[in-house]
Amino acid sequence: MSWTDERIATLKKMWEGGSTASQIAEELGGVSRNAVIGKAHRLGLKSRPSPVKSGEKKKAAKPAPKPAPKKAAPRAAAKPAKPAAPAPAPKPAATAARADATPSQPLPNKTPDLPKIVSVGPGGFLRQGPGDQQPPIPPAPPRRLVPAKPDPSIADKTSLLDLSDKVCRWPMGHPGEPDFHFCGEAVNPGFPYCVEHCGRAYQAQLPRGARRPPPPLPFGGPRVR
DNA sequence: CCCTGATTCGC
DNA sequence: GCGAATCAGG
Repeated sequence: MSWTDERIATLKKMWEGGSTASQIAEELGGVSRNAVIGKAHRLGLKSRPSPVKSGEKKKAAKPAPKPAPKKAAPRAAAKPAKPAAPAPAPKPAATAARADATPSQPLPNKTPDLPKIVSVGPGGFLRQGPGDQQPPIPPAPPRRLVPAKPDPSIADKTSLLDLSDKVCRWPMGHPGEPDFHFCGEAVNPGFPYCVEHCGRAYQAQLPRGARRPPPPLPFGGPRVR
């Protein structure tokens, strides 16, 4: 299976949308989870909330414990030299695509300048000693007061950002198209799709059981809708 | 054990 | 460039 433009687009969208590599692989069909991850990295997409990447870990070469009763041609590579620099580098790791105004009060009270926000904790004192600077500006309160959809063109569409495990994630249209969206119906519990689309996706299968052959592929497939 | 993403490296 | 094998953390 080759990575067509569409499939790449889907990969990107879903990856950025928070879908797991496994889910993406399932939706794309014909590719493995590893393929998706590998491609994602090749595309420059990076680690999103990855469970297994809290910090940099030293990669110690593994001596020999390799049962490897797998296929053939086991990977044999010794890479001892890997002096990873400490590199503290605190990563914000926040894809700040959201511009949160977050007015402290609903009143149209507008203060043009941005004063230092002295946040006084419940304790009633601000913690700022001599050696206690605060280079980082206090980030805006992570409040979302206006979740409304500004764009009416997608008002009734379920975009990728609207995806959750509660709504049907069956793709409508094709990625890249302006009106590409997702079904958005309530899911059939345990499935990524609503009941109707479950019927399309699964002949008769369990949510997480054994699934080997690619079921009808929603994404790369023909334009069936 | 299951899952996750990251990385390596032969192809 | 691709992806299986492997690794490593939750």
